[in-house]
Amino acid sequence: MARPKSIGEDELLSRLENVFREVGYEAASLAVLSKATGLQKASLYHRFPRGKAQMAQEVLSAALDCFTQQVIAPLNAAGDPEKRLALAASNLDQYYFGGRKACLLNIFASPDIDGGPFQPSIRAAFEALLKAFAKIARDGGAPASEARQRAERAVALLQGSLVLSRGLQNHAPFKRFLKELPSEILGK
Amino acid sequence: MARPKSIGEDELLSRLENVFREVGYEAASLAVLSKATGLQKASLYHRFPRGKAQMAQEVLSAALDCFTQQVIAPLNAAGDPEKRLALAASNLDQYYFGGRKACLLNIFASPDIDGGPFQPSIRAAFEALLKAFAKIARDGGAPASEARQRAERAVALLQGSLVLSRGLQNHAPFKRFLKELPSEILGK
DNA sequence: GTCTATACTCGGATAGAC
DNA sequence: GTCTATCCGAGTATAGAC
Repeated sequence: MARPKSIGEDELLSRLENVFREVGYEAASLAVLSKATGLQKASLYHRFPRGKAQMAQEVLSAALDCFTQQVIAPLNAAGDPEKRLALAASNLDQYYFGGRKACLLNIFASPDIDGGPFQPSIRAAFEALLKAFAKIARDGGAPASEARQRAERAVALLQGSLVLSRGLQNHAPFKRFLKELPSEILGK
Repeated sequence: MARPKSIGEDELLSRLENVFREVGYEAASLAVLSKATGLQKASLYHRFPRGKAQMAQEVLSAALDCFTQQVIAPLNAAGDPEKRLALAASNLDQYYFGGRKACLLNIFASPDIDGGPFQPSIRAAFEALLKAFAKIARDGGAPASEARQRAERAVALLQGSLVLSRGLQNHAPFKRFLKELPSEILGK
């Protein structure tokens, strides 16, 4: 709540992102977004002339950039698969605040938002993550078809553990997912 | 779209449920709900005096009853675990329309809806499902602690495969989840 | 029990001053 | 670039006829 007099671009997008992840797209009214950022509605429109839809798009875009850098990149890097996975897991933990913050890919998946302008980004993001998990599984010695299946399981477990943690109001499922991720990807 | 002159209680709740599952709570405006049911807003208020919140509560309650009967009950029944799981999986397939319909437990999980009046029901539903999966895992020979972990994984995979299927606009992940559910629960 | 019509609030968006 | 003030439409909810 305490806000500095003038917030930067990154902080602005970060606060908007928090609102969207907490309450969803529809419930994120301009009043709420205004309060969260400390900017009046008109100021938000100065920065985002196309309104809430643009805010969501820029938030999603920035979040995917961050996610790519923090999670996808380590998975695709060179080096010991175990260590790359450990780094990705640690960054996943940060990104989802230990399971307390929802995933925008779930939040924005509703096909109903303006006819679903987010769907392409969401789909691309899922596919990038699937590809990265599959690559590291292959690097760990799995055959190609098996690698893809493990990747799909890992992504489903990530999303599902977030949903379950939220539903139970208990972050243990997400934490367990993080712990089991390496064996999930690199083999039973 | 084509609607009979007068629809029954079950059909009414079913149509409301479809809307909530497709667009979420906030985006389900009375106009949309009115169109989906063929009833005018005032008629909906006659049936649900407390408005949209009550509609959502009754929809959730009915859906959980249905889910309990179709999925939880088979899991908790007597008889061959393999067959009980097969029946539950088949009913899951129906309930989620082969992965095309989202889960209300995910849709309604936003803590922001009126201060989260759905949270207790959601939590209870998750715990009932976890318990049922754990029971059938034990019936299949798993030790208690292992059974609980398999149950948690299964629930996460269910929710996650739905999210992923929705995001990819491809129902393969959900279908694969259904196929792998028995080995997931009964052992590797 | 369903309708038409309407009241009222809130959310999205703009104008224009500073 | 941020503000106050305002407009307009959408959304929730109600009144009252049939």
